[in-house]
Amino acid sequence: MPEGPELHLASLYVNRMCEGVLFSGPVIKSEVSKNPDVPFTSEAYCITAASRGKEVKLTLTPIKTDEPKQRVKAGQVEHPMDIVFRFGMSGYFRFTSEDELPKHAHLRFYSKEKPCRVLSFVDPRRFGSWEPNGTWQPSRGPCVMFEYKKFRENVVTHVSDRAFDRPICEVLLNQKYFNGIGNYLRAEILFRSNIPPFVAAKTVLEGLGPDDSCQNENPMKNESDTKKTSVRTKKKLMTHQTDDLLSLCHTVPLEVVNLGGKGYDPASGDFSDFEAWLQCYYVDGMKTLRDHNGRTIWFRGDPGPMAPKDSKSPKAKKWAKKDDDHDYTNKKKGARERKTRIKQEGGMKTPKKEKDAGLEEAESKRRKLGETHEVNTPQRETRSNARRRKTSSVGVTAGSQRRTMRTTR
DNA sequence: CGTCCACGTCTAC
DNA sequence: TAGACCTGGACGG
Repeated sequence: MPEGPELHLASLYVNRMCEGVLFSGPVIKSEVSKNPDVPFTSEAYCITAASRGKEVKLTLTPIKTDEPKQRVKAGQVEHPMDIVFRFGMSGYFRFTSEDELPKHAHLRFYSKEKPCRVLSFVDPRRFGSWEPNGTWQPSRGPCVMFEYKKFRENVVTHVSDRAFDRPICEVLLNQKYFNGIGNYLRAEILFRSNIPPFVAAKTVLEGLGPDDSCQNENPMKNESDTKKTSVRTKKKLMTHQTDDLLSLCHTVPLEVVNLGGKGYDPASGDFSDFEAWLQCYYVDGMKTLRDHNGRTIWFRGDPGPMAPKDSKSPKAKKWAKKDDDHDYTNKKKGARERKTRIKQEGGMKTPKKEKDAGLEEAESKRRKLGETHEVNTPQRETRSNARRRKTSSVGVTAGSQRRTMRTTR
């Protein structure tokens, strides 16, 4: 679940599921977790959640019932406690009956009812973390979704920092400035802005002001100022509130929140909606490269001047739908067909010294055919070319480009 | 079976 | 700028 939208959706989930629920007793940590114990226990308490960028904060609030003295005597806490979570690559919250505890439920809050229910922080890979009595991590910037004005000012006033000398696709993952943006969002944001991923961030951001027409306050203000304001420009402004990069860092993640599903969560019954929403990340026909941190960047067209000259594009696999997925929240369960998104394979070849033949012979062979030919592709480029050709098999048949054929609904 | 890949930080050389 | 930290799913042999 882990980019800004998923963290926020997780906070909504907790608030919805735990509304009116009384919890009781200590907070239990799994044996295997290396995260800190949570020194909190109460006869009766409630749980609420809030999110900021890529963090979620749970607030445990004791309900006044007995005399304070009695509670103290029983070793109970009488003041609220905040616990700040980071989800790593696989964290999420789940509220279940006690006998349906998910595997990897590393921190658990038990309800007071008879057959009790449990709010669990589930995290298979255990890259997630929590901090009892925690605060929003000071080194992280304002939330791109819900503190837009501050987020924008923070970036605009620091564009001359060394951090912005890096390629824009890498800077977008810097949580000091882009709290909430992750790997799929950076791809979707850059794709929509038509900015090559490996252009210096400074270059694309300098010149942007602290305000833009994205403010709800006067949406069309800037627009009217624009001298020319060709019909086309006007149309773009109105359609996309303004599509400068910083604005997209706000609107794109909010689109995911508004899809109403769970965001990036292949096991979810709503995953097809998210999949259909993606325009670049994991989309057939897009190119991929490893950035300087080894992360895969998905993009279309020109990689930009700062592209790693050595990186190979990783080969992705498909996304298969977990058939089983019993997902509460259901509501809609139509469309059950196979969702597997076919992955293309390498795009950019990466220069690599062609002089020395030899290496990866088989590899080069296949690359030969469906390869590159378009290091350019400035932008327009309708996603039509059946570039996929690729290996004999596949055939990609028809220009299915848009994997995920908008099933039902 | 083994290899590669994944929504992210962290800290250590 | 590398690893380290983890589990599990897809794919290849």
